[in-house]
Amino acid sequence: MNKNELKNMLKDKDIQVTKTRIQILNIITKRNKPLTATEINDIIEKNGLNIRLSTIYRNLKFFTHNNILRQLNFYGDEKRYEILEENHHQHLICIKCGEIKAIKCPLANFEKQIEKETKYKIKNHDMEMYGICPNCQKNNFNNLK
Amino acid sequence: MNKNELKNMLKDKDIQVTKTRIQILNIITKRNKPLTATEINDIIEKNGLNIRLSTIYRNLKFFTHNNILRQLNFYGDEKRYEILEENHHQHLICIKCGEIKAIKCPLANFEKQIEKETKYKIKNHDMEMYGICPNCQKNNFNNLK
DNA sequence: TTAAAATATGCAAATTATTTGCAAAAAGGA
DNA sequence: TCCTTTTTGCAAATAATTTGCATATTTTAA
Repeated sequence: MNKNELKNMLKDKDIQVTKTRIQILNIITKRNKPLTATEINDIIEKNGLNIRLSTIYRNLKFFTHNNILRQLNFYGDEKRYEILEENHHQHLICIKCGEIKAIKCPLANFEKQIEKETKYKIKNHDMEMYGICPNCQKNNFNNLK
Repeated sequence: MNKNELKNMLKDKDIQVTKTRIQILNIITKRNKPLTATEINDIIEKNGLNIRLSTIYRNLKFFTHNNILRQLNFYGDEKRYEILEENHHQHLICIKCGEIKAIKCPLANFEKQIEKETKYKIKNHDMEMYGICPNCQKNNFNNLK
């Protein structure tokens, strides 16, 4: 999505369009990896943009509540955010280098099964797999704390 | 597991046994719900035990690294910890009252499939389902922030 | 059993992640 | 454009977690 498409997307959802919001969403869409608030802040500083960290947090929360972003809670990591797309998927995280890969989600049928068994009304689900990526299997290094 | 079984479990794993560690593990095993550091601290204070919050954090991390506890990262919640048992399972969380239910894990085969497809060496996985428990479907209340 | 060595804990302070209050600035509508 | 509403900047607060160092506890080895 380019900046104009982002603007229209917000308008369609009756969400006020601001320069700040477009810049934040633009950063997130441009990366192929879900980002943390701090990472977004770093990119903003590097690009000489003028957006406060508190504003980033406010918007990440706001966008999540409005189904524009999806919040991801990975083990031992800050919250990450990605555009919430039609294409529902889950994540595979390399525990050595931190690479994050989208993988398909196998839970649609299971969700129905659990609804039947527990009488819960299921609203959402997440799944994370953790492993070692092919590259880190070869090289034996470790970037993560 | 009672206190003696906990002691032996630590000894079997060559982990130093202290009064503090046994008390912390005892609290976790006694509840049928994964606990946060803060919740453990509250129970410790209520019981007049003398363990600092920093010690709790240190041990939760230590136990997790030593495969005695499993850390759970639920959406919008502090880290929770439960005993890491043979019986591998996942969690279903009520987004109204916060009830946490263990559910079976459907991912064993899927893990193999993803290994084949991505060439990752998969080490671990988590899955969370979020919904509304039968009780909260009747009563329309909401305990969570 | 005891002394020395190793490890864990208490305590206070630091760090990190995130949120909030309030005034100023920007956006949307008549 | 002017007015109302909403957002943002800024500074400070809060919440979660970690760390350094001295003391206490546990283990080891004599």
